[in-house]
Amino acid sequence: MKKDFECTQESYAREVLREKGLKSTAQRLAVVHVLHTSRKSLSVGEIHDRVKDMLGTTGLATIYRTLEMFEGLGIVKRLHFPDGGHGYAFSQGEHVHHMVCVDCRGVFDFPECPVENFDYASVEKQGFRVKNHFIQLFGQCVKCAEAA
Amino acid sequence: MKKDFECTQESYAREVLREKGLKSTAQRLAVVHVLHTSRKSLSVGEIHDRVKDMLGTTGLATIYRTLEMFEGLGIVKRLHFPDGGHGYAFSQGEHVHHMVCVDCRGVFDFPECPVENFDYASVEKQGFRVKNHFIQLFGQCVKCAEAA
DNA sequence: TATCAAATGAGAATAATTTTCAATTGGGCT
DNA sequence: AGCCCAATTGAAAATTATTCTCATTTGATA
Ligand SMILES: [Mn+2]
Ligand SMILES: [Mn+2]
Ligand SMILES: [Zn+2]
Ligand SMILES: [Zn+2]
Repeated sequence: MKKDFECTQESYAREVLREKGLKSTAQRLAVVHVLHTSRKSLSVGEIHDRVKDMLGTTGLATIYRTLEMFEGLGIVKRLHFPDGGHGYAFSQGEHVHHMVCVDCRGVFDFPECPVENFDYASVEKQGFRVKNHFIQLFGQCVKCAEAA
Repeated sequence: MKKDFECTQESYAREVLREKGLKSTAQRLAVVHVLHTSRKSLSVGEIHDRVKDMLGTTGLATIYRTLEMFEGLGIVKRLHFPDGGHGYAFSQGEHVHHMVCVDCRGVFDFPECPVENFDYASVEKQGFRVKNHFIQLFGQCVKCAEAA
């Protein structure tokens, strides 16, 4: 495949894929490219459209398959919106949470984990063992706040 | 409607509904009953089935309408699972987060908010204004841990 | 008890996601 | 560079999830 685009994010994805014995297909790398060059989270449909712009024909099922796989690999994060919709954002593996603008769906990293050293003792004593967590902050970005 | 069931949760729901000028229909109260008597979160389909058991015929659209409304009123909380599915759990308005068992989808309240007095300064200085948040803890409940 | 806006049910209509399977292709091996 | 083949893809059908429409019903108020 021709690489009009290539950067640390694509190389990172290639690396993760190779380690797992998975193929670095044009479609997969295009999804990475589309996501990491977007400052807003994208819906499956939006990702599909942009990948088609890059590669010509592309099956929607491939986008779904790729996103599910990437989420498992920690390459993308699925976000949940109040209206019930979902968005996807690039996420380079490290433990990071996101803030999303409820107006433009813009995504902003939130590196400090609020529950990093939170004491689950009170609740684990009831027997529940916490394994991981999902945190998403909602708010307004600068641009949308000004536009309002 | 006949009230074979009635408890603080139902009264609470009636109260909230009345305050908003909304009707306390048999369907709405049945949804409350079904949710608060379940220790696991329920999918829309499961809620529909159980409400039908209670009331006989009930439209699926009504369940969707009720859940959306209840979520807005803070009576129920929508949970998101790794497999992409959603579950609903009773939630009595106060600010509470949940722990869910990834095996049985059991729900457990987590009253202490981990970000209660978290300092968003570092990120708000970039302009983003945090308005609210969503937190969900994943893990295993006692029963499922033993069964494993 | 009459009234009427709010709410419901049934089913059609959309949207979202998954499955199937034949055709294509990335990457390892000459 | 060409071969091989399991992994991957595309297209369309099949499911599943959610919303919409509108005629009918019903809760709350007087
Ligand atoms: Mn965290
Ligand atoms: Mn979700
Ligand atoms: Zn914004
Ligand atoms: Zn469990």
